[in-house]
Amino acid sequence: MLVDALKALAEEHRLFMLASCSQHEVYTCQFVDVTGMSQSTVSSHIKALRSAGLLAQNKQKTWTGYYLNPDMDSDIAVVVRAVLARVYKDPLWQAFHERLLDSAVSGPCDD
Amino acid sequence: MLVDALKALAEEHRLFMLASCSQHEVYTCQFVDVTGMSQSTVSSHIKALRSAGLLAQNKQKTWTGYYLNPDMDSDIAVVVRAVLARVYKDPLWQAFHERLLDSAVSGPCDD
DNA sequence: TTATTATATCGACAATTAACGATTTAAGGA
DNA sequence: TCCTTAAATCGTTAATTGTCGATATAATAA
Repeated sequence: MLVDALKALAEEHRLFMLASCSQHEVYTCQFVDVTGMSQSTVSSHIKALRSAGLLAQNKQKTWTGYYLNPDMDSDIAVVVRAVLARVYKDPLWQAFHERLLDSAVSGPCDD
Repeated sequence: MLVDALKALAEEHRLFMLASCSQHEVYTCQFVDVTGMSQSTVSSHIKALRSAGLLAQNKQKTWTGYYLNPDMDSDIAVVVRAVLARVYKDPLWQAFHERLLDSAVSGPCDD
């Protein structure tokens, strides 16, 4: 549903998280590191993005990677792409994403 | 701000209202007629759409017409167009819009 | 088996939001 | 002037949402 996707998009942390997941797979613990939010809060944001059909998951051993859902409804995908194009230009997101890349240098979390 | 626009879009009544305003100017009282919501509720939805920069207003005598803000931030306009393209396909919105057109046959409200 | 680690879920709380009726403002018309 | 009408604002309430800490689940490692 379009409205559900929009509700999921309408929150700054989720927007940033989705934009990062649209560039490469990201693990929950990376978001915890980078955002400073609690693990449960990060998990619930991910759940919101996933129930809206925006994120897909890749379960590996004990960790889970998230990436942009490739099977997204096509009308909604057009909206999401337009939203992400705007997020990519945001210096705040760029800084966020930089930190995320740093947090991933040694692989998923600190394995 | 993108997030503010998304928050404004993330509600069904507002989506429908915005889609109608994107096709022709609409008056507050028409939305009251068609949605069955109270006048104050309609007014506050309009305010949300206007503060997010999505609607512009055209004050005439005692009534006020609303239409899609032509001066919208261009990145946000891309998002809004993608959202509206999806809304136009929704039979629920189509029915809503039909009723709105009926409510307008004799001009603004019942003048 | 026991410990560790990543993630998910639960329960609580504060903040936000959608909705309403009542009131106020502003413009016309009698 | 006084009445009507359209719209905006105010005050309240119920529902939703973002956040947290604590606990549960699930998988690996010792």
